Amino acid sequence: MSTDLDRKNERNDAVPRTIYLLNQVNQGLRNALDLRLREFKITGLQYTILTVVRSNEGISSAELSRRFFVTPQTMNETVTGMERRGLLKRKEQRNNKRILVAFLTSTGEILLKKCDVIAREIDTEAFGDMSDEDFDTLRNLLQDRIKRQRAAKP
Amino acid sequence: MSTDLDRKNERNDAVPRTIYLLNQVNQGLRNALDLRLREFKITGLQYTILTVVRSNEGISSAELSRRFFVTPQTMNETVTGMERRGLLKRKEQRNNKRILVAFLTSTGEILLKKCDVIAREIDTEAFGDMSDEDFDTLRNLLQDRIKRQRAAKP
DNA sequence: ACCTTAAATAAGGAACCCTGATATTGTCAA
DNA sequence: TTGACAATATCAGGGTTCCTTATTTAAGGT
Repeated sequence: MSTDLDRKNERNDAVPRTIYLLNQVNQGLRNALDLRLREFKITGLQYTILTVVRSNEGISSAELSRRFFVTPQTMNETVTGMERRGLLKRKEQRNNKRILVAFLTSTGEILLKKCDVIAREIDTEAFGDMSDEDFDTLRNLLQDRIKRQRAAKP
Repeated sequence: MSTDLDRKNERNDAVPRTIYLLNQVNQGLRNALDLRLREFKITGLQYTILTVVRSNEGISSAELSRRFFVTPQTMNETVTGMERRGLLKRKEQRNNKRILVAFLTSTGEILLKKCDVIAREIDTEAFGDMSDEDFDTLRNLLQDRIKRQRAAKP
């Protein structure tokens, strides 16, 4: 007889692995994004950091490092580079001098808007043929995975 | 009145962008994979290349570079490193001496099997709570995106 | 034969990521 | 209150992945 566990096992051996499918789609998209962002001398990662800073004014480098699954040192390096380039500025947080909170500079905002156009085009090229229903389904499934990741972490 | 184009536009401005959701889930998964593969002194990328070589015996470095959206030089560098380490071997293709076809060595096969266990665990941790239906839906949606990428390329 | 294309390779550099170590600041419990 | 601990930022050094540019070799088409 076939048990629940059997089905679970079959599922987790699905070929290609789900992690592989996810990576393939992501690599294709990030590659396209990186290629087109070169025009503005910015990488996909740097653009993404800018968008996160925009929606989370005053976020710290340490908090960014957690969101991007890298060490604080790594994120600090990247953020410092963007600060030197004038895309971000940082200042001490009230009530906690060891934390440096980040904001977009006007240069950063202007560049970000240009990059948004590219990202939108990539999105359209990649998902434009999907039905509204499938599109929502995909987004919801991905959102659920992100929630699960966050819940599993601490 | 609201037109089809309006809806399309709204959709492509969905926040956070779908490309961002995809990247977040992928980064979390690749990070977990990389961490646990360190035990075997291998990166997630190298592991993935091994799996692709296993299911595509005799694939060339140039073909791999297309699958992974990197330049032939970049992939050659990585493959050469894995060859030096004894995970892969390469030899001239019959009828076309300029192409080097890749195979797993026995060392590579043994290591790959160990890594498979890790990848399976990560898959289970990441997707184990999904219903069979949602799981299949996600995989199918991702597969469709991969097909679209391949169709758009040449 | 000649031109083009495809594949591999080498060299140099940029971006991203890590570990280890240090300094500073805030928190909390003895 | 003080002393240990945790969190943040930063510096130093090194590894991997990625790029561009350029060369060599081989296959295919004109």
